[in-house]
Parts: sequence; structure tokens; C-alpha cells
Amino acid sequence: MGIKPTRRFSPAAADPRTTLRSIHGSGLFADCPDLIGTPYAYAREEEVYGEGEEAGFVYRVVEGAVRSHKMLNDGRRQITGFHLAGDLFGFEQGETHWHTAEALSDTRVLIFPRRPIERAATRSAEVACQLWSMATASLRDAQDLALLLGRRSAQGRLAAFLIEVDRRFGGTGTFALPMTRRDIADYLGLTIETVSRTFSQLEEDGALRRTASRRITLHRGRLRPVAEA
Amino acid sequence: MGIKPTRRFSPAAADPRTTLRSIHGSGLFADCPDLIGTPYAYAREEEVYGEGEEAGFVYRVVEGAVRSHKMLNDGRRQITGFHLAGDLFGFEQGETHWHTAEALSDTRVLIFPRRPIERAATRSAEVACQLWSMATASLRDAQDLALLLGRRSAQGRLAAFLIEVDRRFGGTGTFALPMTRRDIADYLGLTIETVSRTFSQLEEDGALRRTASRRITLHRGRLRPVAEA
DNA sequence: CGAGTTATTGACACACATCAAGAGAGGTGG
DNA sequence: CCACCTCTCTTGATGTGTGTCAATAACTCG
Repeated sequence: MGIKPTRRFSPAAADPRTTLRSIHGSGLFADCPDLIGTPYAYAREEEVYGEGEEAGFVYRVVEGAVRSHKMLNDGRRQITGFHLAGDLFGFEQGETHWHTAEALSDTRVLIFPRRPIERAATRSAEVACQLWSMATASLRDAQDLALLLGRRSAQGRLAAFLIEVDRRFGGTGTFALPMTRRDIADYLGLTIETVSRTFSQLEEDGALRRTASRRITLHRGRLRPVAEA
Repeated sequence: MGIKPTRRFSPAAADPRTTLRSIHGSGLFADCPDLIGTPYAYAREEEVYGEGEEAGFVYRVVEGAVRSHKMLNDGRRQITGFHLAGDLFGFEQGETHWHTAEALSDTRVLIFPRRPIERAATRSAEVACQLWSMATASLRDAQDLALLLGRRSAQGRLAAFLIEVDRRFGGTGTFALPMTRRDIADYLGLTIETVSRTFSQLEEDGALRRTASRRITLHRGRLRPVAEA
């Protein structure tokens, strides 16, 4: 029922805004100065909230990463999104969360109670429009995922995924994946073996290089045609 | 650019509200009495709007059915949704449509200009909240589709699809599919041959009966377990 | 250094795609 | 009303991409 966050920030955590890269909805909290957000931290693999729990809070990632997923009754898992630094997540409409959210690594977040936001939305058309805007952005993401899952090969899925992650990390072409092969597999609708083999293929084709197992450098000129196909 | 609808209703078309079964957002138009909606009709396979076109209007299906889809550059198509009587579609945020919409059969719709609705949203928190609510409902649909595409067998996909269509037609268990096998295939991420074979399998298993090629009766007790797996 | 987790690679199986042929259903014109 | 055409659907034979099962290698963290 209540909130389950565990560890508070150390005071040394400093102003989180300097590390934020806002994806969408950033204006919302600027407009509500009383919504400052309470810092919390989650350990690797720790649950932020579970499917069906009461949705009392909204979260913004400060550092680290979070995954949202749903389980099917045969035990298989579909990850519906990854939330990186700056991303807002957990903002449902209705009383309960439709997903489970878990920290991929040790993660710091800001927590906002949902009620005052919703109350603000019923009073302020501007706030309500921002909620609309956020939902629309999520809708776009979900439809892109459906496109990926419905009509693309393993290579196409992984290539598109890596390009997207690169973009969200700033588009440098080099980054460390915050998620495991299993997470990637459960996002792309593949198995870990296929993900692993596809990484190897892409590397053979010169579309990327793996330094450590999680750290990669994209050759975007070669990767993009694979993602489009 | 401009609107492309072709045929007006005959005056005999009568009050459309008697035939409507509203899925979501019905309240929106009730609250804006000046938004009465202009009746239009589209022929089978006619385009309502195309991807990238300016999104000047919102549509509500009165009779018939519409599909929304996106094309991939290799010519494959992902249908992202079917819109049945009572459904609202084409309400984008931003200037352009992200999808192409086409009539499945001869279809009557009501058309609403988008501008006054958006203007109302900037003034009225209630209207804006309804837009939020509509976007959220669409988000749920898109995520359900992603779940379907990512983690389910052909049987599971078709069974879940048929149960959903039945529900939207009123849950009687008997109905005529408004879409072709190709449409179903492009929605479920399968080929028409697999869809056809899967229909045959489900019929052999006693999970449904086909009378005419498009008309079916579900045996929901047997179909549901297939859909869940 | 050892133990557990995560990633890679190989051999094989299977579900779905592809290619191909034919059967129905619906429409049109004689 | 029937012959004919076209479009949709079904069914069969075969191919292939991804899943499954299994073994090993590479990390990670006490």
C-alpha cells in the first residue's frame, strides 16, 4: 500500500537538476513550485512499485535507470519501457499502476505525490494539457514498440533499439548499456541467446564494437540501414 | 491539405447517436454543444487521411469500420488499430497525422474540426482532462498490442484478437469480421496464410465456428485459455 | 580465489514465412 | 440465369529465423 522506497539520498547528492536531461513533461513541475520532489534511492533490482498497487506517486529518474514491465501468466515478461536520467515514469491515470517498475542499477529518483498534480490539472487547463502531452509522448513510444515487435527481424529490432538508446544518452555513439541481455530480450520480444548472437553478427558486420560486455560503440552509418530494414 | 471526404449522408441517415456505442471520450462532445459534427461517408478502401497530412479534423465512426496503419520502408504494413462504430479516431497532438486511416467498408463518420477542441482545452481544464483521458486509453491499447506482438504465438494472438473484437461488438459471441485476412495479419504481425491456418486450427479445436468466411461464432470457454497462453 | 551471475556459442527443433496451387465468394455482362 | 472474372481465402510443400537445450566462457563481487 504505502510507499516502499528505502534509502534517502546522502545530503551530498546536490542539486539534481544539473544532471537532468528532460525527455518530456519537464514544464509540468516547473509550473508547480510546491512540487519539489522528495529524493529517494533504489538498489539494483529493487522494485519501485508493482502492478496493481495504488499509484500514489510519480517518479523522475535522477541517476541510474528503471524498467517497466508486465508479466504474462505463463511467466514471460514484456518490458514496455526503460526510464533513463531525466525521464518521468509511474504517472498513471486511475488508481493503480498498470506495470511493475524496477531499478536496473542503483538509482536515484525524485518522488512527487500524484494527488496535488491531479488536483492542479482539474483547476488549470495548462497543467492538464501537459498531462495530455505526456500521455501522447508515451503513446508514441508504445506504438513505436508495437511497430518494432510486429514487423522486424532480430537484427532490425536490436539495431533500432541501440540507436534509440544512443540517442537518449546524447547521441555520442558510445555508451554502456544499463540493462542486461535478458532485459533487452524481454523488451524486444526475443530470447537472450538471440540477442547475444545478434550482437555478435552486428559486430562481425562492423556495425558496432563491444569493449566490455555492456559497453559498445556504434558504427551508425552501418547500423542505420539494418534498423530500417 | 484540405479535407477529402466525398459523399454526404442521405437525409434518411437519421440520428446517429442511436447507433453509437461510445468507447472513450464520449463526454467530450457532449460538453461542447457547438461541436455537432458534420456527417461524411467513405467508400470501401478509401483513405480518410494519410500519414503526414495536416491533422485538421477528428472523426467518430457512426457505421462501418476504419483501420489506422503505418508503412515500413520495405513495404510492410503495421495496422495499429481498428475503429468501430462509436470510436473516435484521428485526434493527434501536433500538426500532422502519424498514421494513415482507411475505411474497411463503406463507412459513415462524423467530422469535427480540431481547432475549437484544442482551443477549448486551453481554456477548460475539464476538456483538457478528457483529452488526457483519451490519450491514456489509446496508450493502454497500444501497450496491449505490444504485449500481443512481443510474447504470443499465432494462436494466442488470433484468439486474443477475436475476443477483443467480440467485446467491442457487444460480446454476443457471434459477429461478422469487418476486416480481411490481410488486415488481421497486418495487425497481428503474421502472414495471411498463418492467419488462415490458425482459423482452421481453432475451428478444429472447437474454439470457433465459421459460417461465411467473415462470420464467426466464438466458443469463448475454449478460446479464452488459448488467448491467455 | 571461488561462487554466482551474466554472456557467448553450438546443435537441433519448431513455428511461422514463403512459394505455389486451387477453391469459394461476389460482381458484371451477355 | 449462367458464364466469366476477380478478389479473397484455404491448403499443401518446403525453407528459414528464432527458440530451446546444453555447455562453456567471461564478469562481478564477496
